[in-house]
Amino acid sequence: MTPRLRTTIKDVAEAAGVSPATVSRCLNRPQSVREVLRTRVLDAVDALDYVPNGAAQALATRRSRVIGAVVPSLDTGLFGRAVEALERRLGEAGYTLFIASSSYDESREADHIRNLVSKGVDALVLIGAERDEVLYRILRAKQVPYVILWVSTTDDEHPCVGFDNRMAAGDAASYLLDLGHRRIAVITGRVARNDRARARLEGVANALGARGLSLPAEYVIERPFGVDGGREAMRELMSRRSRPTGVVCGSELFACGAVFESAELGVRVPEEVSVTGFDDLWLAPHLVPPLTSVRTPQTEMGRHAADYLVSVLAGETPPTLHPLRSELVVRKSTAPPPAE
Amino acid sequence: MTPRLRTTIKDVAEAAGVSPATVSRCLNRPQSVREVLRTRVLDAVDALDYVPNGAAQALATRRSRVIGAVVPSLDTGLFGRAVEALERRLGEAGYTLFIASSSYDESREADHIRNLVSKGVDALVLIGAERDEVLYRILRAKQVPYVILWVSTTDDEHPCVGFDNRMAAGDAASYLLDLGHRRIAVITGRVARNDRARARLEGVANALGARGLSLPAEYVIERPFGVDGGREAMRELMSRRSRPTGVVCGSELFACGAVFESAELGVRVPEEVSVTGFDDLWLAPHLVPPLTSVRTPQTEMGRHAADYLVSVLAGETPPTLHPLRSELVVRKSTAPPPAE
DNA sequence: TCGCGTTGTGAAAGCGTTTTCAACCATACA
DNA sequence: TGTATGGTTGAAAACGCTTTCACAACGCGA
Repeated sequence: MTPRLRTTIKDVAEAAGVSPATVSRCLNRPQSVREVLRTRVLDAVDALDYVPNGAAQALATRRSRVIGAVVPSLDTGLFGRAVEALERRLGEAGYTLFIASSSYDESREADHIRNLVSKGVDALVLIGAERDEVLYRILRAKQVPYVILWVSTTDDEHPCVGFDNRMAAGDAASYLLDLGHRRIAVITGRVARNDRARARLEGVANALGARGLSLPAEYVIERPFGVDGGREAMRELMSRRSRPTGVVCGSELFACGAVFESAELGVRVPEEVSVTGFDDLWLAPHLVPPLTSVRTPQTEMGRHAADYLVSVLAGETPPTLHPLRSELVVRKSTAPPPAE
Repeated sequence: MTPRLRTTIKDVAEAAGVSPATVSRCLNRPQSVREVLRTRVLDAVDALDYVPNGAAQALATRRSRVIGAVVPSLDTGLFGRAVEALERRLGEAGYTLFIASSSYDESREADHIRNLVSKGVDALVLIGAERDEVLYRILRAKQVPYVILWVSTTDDEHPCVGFDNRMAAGDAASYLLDLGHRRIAVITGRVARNDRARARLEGVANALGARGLSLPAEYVIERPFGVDGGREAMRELMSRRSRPTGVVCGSELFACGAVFESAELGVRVPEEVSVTGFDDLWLAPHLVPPLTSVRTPQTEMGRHAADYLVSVLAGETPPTLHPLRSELVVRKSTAPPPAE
């Protein structure tokens, strides 16, 4: 009574006394099979614990109903919310999401993309638009639809579901400027091969430029993403002859690090220095002081990306993609600069 | 010059003037093909941007070189570190890891497991051993090796790469007892269908029992995992007629919430109440006060799980699995209880 | 010169599905 | 009675790869 090692559609067909074609039809378009046969087949399926072989299905139909996502990291929770929203929505449409993480490593990302394509994913979700052109060539050649999260480009080279990083970071800087800050520094992630980080940096520079101010090189600190990067950067900034009074962080973790380090240095936030974060993760409102941060539309990105891909895969004309809105959430880590 | 719609092994073979079999050999066991042919083939592969069709490979070889993992959540970063270690190690061995997230939802987890099996993963990584028996039946029937993380069972029903949750939580409780605490409370995650949460709770109760103390029901607060749960629970505990002086949290996020809420309530940690966390994520050392927490062997679990599965899949006798060690990291959120 | 391994290569048979296509059987209608 | 119609079903051909098997070509020693 133990099921055979590999139960195939043929075994089911035999057990039910029909052809494999009929079994296949029962599973895929049940109403096209007479009731009497259908129940016989479905009973056999149950009795044999038959599960169709996905590889064979994928080979025959040339679609896998699997969508892949490659994210830069999983251990900070930064992309988790978007990915879960994505997965949920895709699940409702009958797709499975497979996630891979690149640890912010370009070549690992490339490997993952190739790999997912070769495993036959129907579509791909990527973070940020900047990567080796050959990858896009492959996607185009294989006709794998994809959508890019966390950025919004104006040129229509790639379908993007994201927000305007430049404007988002600019908002934070402008807010500090409005409060009266003039010496504003930036803690940024690695800018090379990271369009998001670069756009955020530009956004701050532009906002300053618009008020006739500039962003001096010694006020720009580049670090790998993480709390420690933020701490180091803050320590460095606070050791400058002329301290900045406001620090715009290109990542929530930087901001956390900056706030923690300030506490350790005895520098009061926001009385002596204002700090803004980016992404508005779960920690922001609980931090002491609660963090002023740019809230990015993570859940929305996930959902929109899913809707877009599902409709592309259904052969419909997909919804047009508008940049989503980020929003500055003002809490207590920002205040007017100290009197000179 | 644009590549054909779908480049197959046949196209490559034609371009290189060899048979498909030779192309296959070049890609899989290069040394079995003469140098001159090999380079011709590999050049053709490059020129055509050929990527093998994974479904066809899987069908032909009956292995996919894909391993699936289903984790309860991705948005807290709790499982990220282990998963990344797992992925890295599997990658070195030529396997791809596909991750799915169940959002702590049992039926979503079951769907994912079925789905991954039907997609043909070679093996599976799961968190916690407690789930519908039918899922284990499927895995057994399909002969899909699996390994379970985050727990260690003594009976050898399932291969586990984890630590002793009971002992780990017991360590935290014992430490508080050693400091002189007598009124110890627990903030625990949902215990139903979660063997880890249950074991931790038991661990605390046992540690208390060993000293002739008991864990009264009003000192056990169950909440869904998250900062907010921790905050609510702490508020509730601090409103008891008889406040606990020590709080053992079954999750880092609970501990964070507890610490944040204490600050808001004006209850000093650790002077008035000691708090311990669980897992020791990135935030713990930075919290104010820095959090005493049970460090769980996340990276190790990922690596060991990978090694185990790789060797099972290679047909070797796998390494025997010992429970890994957790470790109480003492920081500043714990101190002797206030004098009565 | 003749076997006899040894290598390297191609032909072809799967792998487990889906999906055309043709055949079949009622039924309805003339 | 014969023909058109429509709904069900099975045979068989893909899908794109791997791998067995046979065969040629090539030394090599006898």
